[in-house]
Amino acid sequence: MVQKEARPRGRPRSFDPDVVLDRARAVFWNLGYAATSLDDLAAATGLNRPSLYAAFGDKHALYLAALDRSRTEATTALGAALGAEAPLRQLLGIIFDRTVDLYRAGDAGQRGCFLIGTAVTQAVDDASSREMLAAFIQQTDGLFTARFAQDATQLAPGVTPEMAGPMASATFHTLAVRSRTGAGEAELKAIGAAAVTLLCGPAPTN
Amino acid sequence: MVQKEARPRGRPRSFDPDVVLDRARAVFWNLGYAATSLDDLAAATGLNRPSLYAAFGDKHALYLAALDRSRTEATTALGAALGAEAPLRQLLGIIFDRTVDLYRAGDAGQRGCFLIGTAVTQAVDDASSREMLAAFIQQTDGLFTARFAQDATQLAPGVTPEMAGPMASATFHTLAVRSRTGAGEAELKAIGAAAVTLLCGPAPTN
DNA sequence: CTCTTTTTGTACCATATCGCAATGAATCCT
DNA sequence: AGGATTCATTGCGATATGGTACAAAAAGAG
Repeated sequence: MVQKEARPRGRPRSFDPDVVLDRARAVFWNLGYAATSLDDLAAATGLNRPSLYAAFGDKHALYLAALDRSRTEATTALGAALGAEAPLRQLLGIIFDRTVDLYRAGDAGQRGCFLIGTAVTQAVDDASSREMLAAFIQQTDGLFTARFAQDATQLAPGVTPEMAGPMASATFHTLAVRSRTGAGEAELKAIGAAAVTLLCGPAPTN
Repeated sequence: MVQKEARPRGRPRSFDPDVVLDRARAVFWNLGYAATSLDDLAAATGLNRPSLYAAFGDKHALYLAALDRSRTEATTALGAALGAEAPLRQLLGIIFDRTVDLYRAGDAGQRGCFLIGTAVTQAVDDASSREMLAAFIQQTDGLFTARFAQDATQLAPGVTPEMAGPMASATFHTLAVRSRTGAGEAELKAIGAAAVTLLCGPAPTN
């Protein structure tokens, strides 16, 4: 546990910024950045606008913090999953299946990946969101590509790690997009399985 | 040419609804639905709010009309491209290359596919947008799958048309997403080429 | 106990937004 | 020409929005 540093001078916070950021992200996740109002955020987090403002800065900064959290969580989880010792085919199957489960969660409907689902719209007009999204994609490409380079022989014939990495990311992208349309679990998992076949070739029939 | 039907009774319109819809779509395309105001639309189309209102209904109806136009244009173009007599590998290569060129266009920055770039965010909270997006994806899946079924032998070993169709759509999705991050032409076209290799297997080296 | 520091809550402001009513202009029908 | 019909323009109003000023509250420091 982290030992709490000598308590700061004034009145203590009545909320946990981590929890608040999580709840704020949930609202952005459903509605997108532009359609989310400060009132929505205040209602969802239980604290009022000035407190939100003091803790995170303005709405845009709060959104960026939420994006950054998702980016970190996702790339960390992917890195960990890719670190496991297992055949590529099996590894990817597990990763895509879990991704589908994650993307299908959400109280107000399936909402996919937070970055793909909201920052893509934001990206053209908002440089910070664009850069966050670009970094996220570049990182997932890189993680996949590096892992594929370790086991390049397990890729389908003629497929290089540099081809396969971005196409594995592409599978995330299509799953994220399709989730938000309400696509069913079976359909999405079939797409994940199809991606595995394209990347690793047909399953051996021993 | 379409012979203009007996001109309607009152004062004629001073604008072409098709042109207006195009310009309105361009604004939505950059900013997304929620961030676009009626004033933005009025400024971009050159007509004022009541005229917009009379011609298309409210902002939401205008957005849906723009979505539907993009859906129709895209599926029509894809159907035509897939109708050409050519090896699958070549056909897909051309299609993805052209897609990259289209997605990279835009005055205010690269903006990808209108549906993927804006309706995905909208989809969770807005049923009409969600259905439009779902229809679009289902149509592209269907067009690809049907075409692949005609030349299933040209697919990579172990890859069925039912696997390949959605993964070809997935290539659109990732290209659309990446375009909005500002990704370069070479990078995007390489991803298109990688998709072709995954779908059709390695190019024969005669 | 008093002073300082930080957070919280209420109230507020300037502006933007959507949508529409009402008036003026252009065209067709008789 | 006169009336009917449709479109265009100005302007308005009710509300929502992002952001903030200010005073009350909660803690520590001396």
